[in-house]
Parts: sequence; C-alpha cells; structure tokens
Amino acid sequence: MEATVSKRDKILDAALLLFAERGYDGTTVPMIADTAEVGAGTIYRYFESKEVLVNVLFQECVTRFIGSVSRNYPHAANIRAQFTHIFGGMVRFAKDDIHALHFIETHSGARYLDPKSRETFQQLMDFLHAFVHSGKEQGLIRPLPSDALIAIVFGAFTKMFTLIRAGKITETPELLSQIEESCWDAVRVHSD
Amino acid sequence: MEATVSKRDKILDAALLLFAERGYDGTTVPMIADTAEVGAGTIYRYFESKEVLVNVLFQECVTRFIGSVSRNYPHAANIRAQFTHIFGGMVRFAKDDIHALHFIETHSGARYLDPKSRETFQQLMDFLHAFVHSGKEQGLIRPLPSDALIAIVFGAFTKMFTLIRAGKITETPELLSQIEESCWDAVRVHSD
DNA sequence: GCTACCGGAATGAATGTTCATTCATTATTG
DNA sequence: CAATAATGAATGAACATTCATTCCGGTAGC
Repeated sequence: MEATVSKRDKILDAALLLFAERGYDGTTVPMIADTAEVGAGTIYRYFESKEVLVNVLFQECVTRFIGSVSRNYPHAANIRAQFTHIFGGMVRFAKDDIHALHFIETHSGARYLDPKSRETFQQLMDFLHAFVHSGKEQGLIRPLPSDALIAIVFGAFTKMFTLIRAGKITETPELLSQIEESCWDAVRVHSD
Repeated sequence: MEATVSKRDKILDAALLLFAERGYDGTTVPMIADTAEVGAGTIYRYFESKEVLVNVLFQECVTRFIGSVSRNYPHAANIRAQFTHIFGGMVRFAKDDIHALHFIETHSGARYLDPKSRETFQQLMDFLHAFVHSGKEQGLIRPLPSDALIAIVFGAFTKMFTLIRAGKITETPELLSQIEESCWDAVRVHSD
C-alpha cells in the first residue's frame, strides 16, 4: 500500500514540524491535518490519539538519532576520534532533519511520554554515558558527573542548532569544526 | 495594600511553577488558580488575560536575571574575572528561584511573547554580546559568532541546572566551580 | 469491453469535553 | 454601611475524537 505509507508519513512529517515549532500542547490535531493535507479523521486511522502520535514520533526520532551517533562507531579508536564520530553523527542527524533534534530536546521528559518513549531516550543516554565513562577512566575526560558532561555538550549543541534553524547563524564546515573543538575543550582534561 | 501584593505574587509564583513544569500551553488558568489558592476570577483582577500574565512574568524574570549577571559588574577587571562574575550571577539567579531559569529558557522565543518581552530578552542578549565581543577583541575568547558562544555557555548552563532541578545531580560549590571551568574552556582561546 | 458492485480508505461535520474569560453575587475592609 | 476585593458558576469558543457518509481502485458478471 504505497498511498497508505505516504499518508502516514505526511502526518508524521507535519506533526514533527508543528511539535518542533509550537510544542505538543500548542499544536491542535486539525493543524496537523491541514499541514499534512489530510482530513482530521484520517489521522485517527493511523494513530489512536494525539498522545499515541507524539509517542510514535518521539520514538522514531530518538531511534534515528541513536543510529546516527552509533552507526560505524569506532570502538577501537581513541577517545578524541570517538568524540568526533559522535559529534559528526549529531550534525548529520540535525542537518538531515532540521526539526527532529529540536523536537527531541523540547519533548524529552514531557509528561505524556509513555514508558517505551522514556526507555528509548534512556538508550540514547546510556550510549553517551558509556562514551563519557570510558573517557573518564582513561583520564582524558574531566571527572565530572556523566550527566553533567552530557548536558554540557548536548546543551551547547542543541542551542547552537536552534540558532542555525532560526537562520541567526550560517552553518559551514569550518564553524561546525570550531564548535566541535569548543565542545571537546569543555569536556576534556587540560594539561596547561 | 498588603493582601493585594501578596495575592498578585501568589499568582505569579504559581504561574512560574506551572509554566516551568508544563509549559504555557499545557497550563490552564484554573490550574494556576488552584495552585495560587485563589479563585479563577481573581487572576483577571490582576492580569487582563493568560497571555498578559505570561508576558509580565517573563519580563519580571528576565529583568531579575539581567540584574543578577550585571549588578556590580567588574568593568575594569580582566575577562576571566568578568566571566566568573557572570557565571556567578547565573548561579545565584538559578538557585534563588529554581524555576525561573527553566521558564525563561523554555519560553524565550515563544509566539505569544509581545514586543516588550522580546525587547527585554534582547537586553539580556546585548549584555552577553558585549562581554563576548570584548573578549574576542582581546584575543582571549574564540573568534566564533557571538550568538554561538552565548548559546554554548547558556545551553550548557541551563541543561545543567535542569539536571539539578530534577534532582539527578547535586549542586555543590566544587561542582559549580568545575562546571564554570568547563564552560570557560569552551569559549576561551587555548594556547596548547 | 463495459458495468455494477464491493470493501477499505478518506473525509469533515457532529459530539461531548475542556478551556479562557466574564459577571452577578458574596466577603472583606476601612 | 459604602467601597473594594474575591469568588466560582455560567458562557461561548476551541479542542480531541467519532462516525455516517463519500470516494476510489479493483473485479466479477455479463
């Protein structure tokens, strides 16, 4: 069913755009229907409720994000190369779908997320935790709580991409590489 | 009018708590009334509408934030000392009212903010811009777009305090000082 | 080859609920 | 006993969701 897949995707795309821009509570189902160019009732053929829709979307986005940062992960490489890989994955993910990262950031922790969504997000955190933990063991990453280190990099990165999304700054390879350096300097141990 | 001030404040406190936790769109006026322990109608004696309420609250919070970072600002000191001052101001502000920072972060840029709210927020950005600009001129802060540098520090800091707010990590003077160091390393120029 | 019919997909007006806001009434204060 | 403050039930608007109806692609019968 080609048309079916396409319609479901149009709904998910519209929901992602609107949730990212206005938030879940600020988005109405008729808005999603209009943006997706389907009838309001059609949405309920694919998703039980608005709440189920946001959960499916959240899980899809986070799963794609995990894929972006973990695919081809250089397990044997040194910590700096691993950091570059993760950072590169985040950039690829954010560029590929400019709204998804913002959607994840603004909706992780929301009260309407179901256990499966929370667990999916936890998987992402676990992956990042493992990286940070290994870096701390090698004495190359600061001995701060892993949560804090992840928050620093993730916070800096998402705020950055919000600026890019808003058109306030232009994303270039040089800029991204400098941002990466800046984030790395925030978490690494310094010798001087 | 002791009672009047007190009631207006109770409403603002309740709104801040709920907006920070559930967002503007996820918070209903009756919820605010319940939390503030006033009748729903009472809110409209002090604020024309829910939208006016969120704007007044936003402006108050941002103004207090500006005060926190700019009061006693050491204009003559070196850039590192100025950074410590700003960071300390942010910490004081966040500790003084654990919800205000999160409210500002999640609501700056919202569609219902009026021009005055936007302008107030811009004042905060202008202050931070001036600091970053001066640091870049001295060659002590990285030659990145100011917006990006502010995003890095602000993003890292707010995400960090979200963790503290959620009880995931415990805020201690040592931790805060290490976070400050980490943020500073993210924006400063390195010689090694 | 054409028509009549079938069943799932799509629809949007209708439904019941919840919301922001109002206002007639009650409580408080000076 | 005014005058002012506070209230919460009442109101109309907007919401999420439902469902009777329409649409459409395929196909069985002629």
